[in-house]
Amino acid sequence: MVRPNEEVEALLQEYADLIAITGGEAFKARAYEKAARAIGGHPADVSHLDAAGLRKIPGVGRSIAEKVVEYVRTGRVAVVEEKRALIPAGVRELIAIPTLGPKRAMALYEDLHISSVDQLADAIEAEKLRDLKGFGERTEENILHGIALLRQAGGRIPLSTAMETAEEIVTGISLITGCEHCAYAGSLRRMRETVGDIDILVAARRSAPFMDALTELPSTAEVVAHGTKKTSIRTVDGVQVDLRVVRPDAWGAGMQYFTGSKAHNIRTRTIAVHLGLKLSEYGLFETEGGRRVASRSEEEVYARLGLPWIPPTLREDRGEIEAGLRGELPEVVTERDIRGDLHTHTDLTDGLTPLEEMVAAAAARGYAYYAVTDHAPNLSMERMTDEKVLAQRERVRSLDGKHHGMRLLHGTELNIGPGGEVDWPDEFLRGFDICVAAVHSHFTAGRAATTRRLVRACENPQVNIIGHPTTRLLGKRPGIDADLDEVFAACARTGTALEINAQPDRLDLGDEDILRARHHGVRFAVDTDAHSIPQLAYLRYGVGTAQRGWLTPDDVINTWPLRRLRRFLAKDGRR
DNA sequence: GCCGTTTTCGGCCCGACTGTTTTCAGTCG
Repeated sequence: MVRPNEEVEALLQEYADLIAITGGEAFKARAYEKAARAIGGHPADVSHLDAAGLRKIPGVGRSIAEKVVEYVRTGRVAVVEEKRALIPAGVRELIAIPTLGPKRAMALYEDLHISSVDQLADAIEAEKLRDLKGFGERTEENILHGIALLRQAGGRIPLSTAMETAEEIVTGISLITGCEHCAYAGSLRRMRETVGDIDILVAARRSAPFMDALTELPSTAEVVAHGTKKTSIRTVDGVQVDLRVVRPDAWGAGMQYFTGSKAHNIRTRTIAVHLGLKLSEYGLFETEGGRRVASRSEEEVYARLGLPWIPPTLREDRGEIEAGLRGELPEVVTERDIRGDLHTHTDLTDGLTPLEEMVAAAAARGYAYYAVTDHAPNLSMERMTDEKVLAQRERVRSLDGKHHGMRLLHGTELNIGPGGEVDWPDEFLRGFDICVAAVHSHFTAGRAATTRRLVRACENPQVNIIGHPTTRLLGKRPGIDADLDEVFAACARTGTALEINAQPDRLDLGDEDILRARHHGVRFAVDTDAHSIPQLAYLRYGVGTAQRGWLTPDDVINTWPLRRLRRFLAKDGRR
């Protein structure tokens, strides 16, 4: 269903988890984790590599290469199956709960036979954890809070996972004879940060071949419903996919209807009613007599309602109808407008890929400029030093302009300390072309302190971008508590951009905060924070999020020509 | 299990924070 590399990454990560849970060699578990990440971030398809080719991937040795080959050939790995037989799948789910790791998950299973999140919640309720060594009252509270966070995601899946699944299905279905159009719709087309299920729409005269094709996909685990108008399946990954087939002349109405949102559609249908019309997934009809007046394209449907075509990312009933009626819809930023990525890593810190390869891949995307921003020393696990970063600068300078004239900016991702201070003194920072600053620790310092901390970072004349400003992890960790309006005002006042981090588990800032920040006059940077070549493509999710925040190219500093960008980066004129 | 030698073993990202302990284990980034 997903890329083979990601399938293998998930498998190796699962094996690593199982080793950790069963109390295996810690370094062995870590080796599998490292290899999992390396394979997930490897640009070439691992299902086309032999053992020798696999071993060229850093972190993959003889043993892991053999297991990958075994998986590609047979779809399974014997030793992983053996481990799975020892530990119920539910025990592994327990370690998805923040603050609960492999050791205590195993203790819960061994001592209380707990093997699901629900059982754990019940056991806490029944005060069964009290007598367990290593568990106390605070631990119970933390676990319950973690479970609540997990459930908040409500079974929704990350945007990127849904996108990969959907695109694969659309590609497959488009090949079927008689398919005039095929596309995904729903919250996925609107680029919501998480997606409940995947809606696929087909335009064709006969529906049966498409319905059958969906139920027969290799990744289909269960057929939920199978009819002539609609078929629903659940994939092996647990994602529900709904397929609808409409007649080709109803394509536009179908897409409009199935893209939603519900709130947006209520508005469009109300407008139709006032015009003496009725809007459904089959078209726009006259109430009297039922003559069809529009249905072939979305543009046609919107036009007949007196509206311009509205980008799907705006269809949330957040004012887009009114703006459309007034002819004041924003020209939202698109992926094509982005001239460069301003927050990326290399293998000098926690990235997977050497500088030269990241730069070449960025140039291949057609960027005019590209910033390399590895971690700074205070994130001690990354072991950055003055010497290392200065040596990197030399390499960056020597590559500058060498790929299709793409310009390179040498930067860093600074750590905003508890008091708002950053890693290096002003003088040293002035040597960088660009500085991203982000919170990586002390997430719960309290609202007032956190606000001060972020404002102080904005006021630093060398800080250009606040990276992943709320530090949230979707379904895992809430954003830090700060008076964001005060932070947004500080950004606008000091000429500091807010990042829209495109990592699918971050999407930070999120759409609602962007809408607020925009009113303060803040500028934004849509960045991937890429740690490998494939992650450069996460840009689309950042752009989708920016669109949901109604941003135009003028709001986004990395759509600007380099000259204008440099003026912004100079901040107080000192760089 | 991987890797790079000081080349077939011995290190491997290291420190902070939390809560449970009474000196430390587990978790996280």
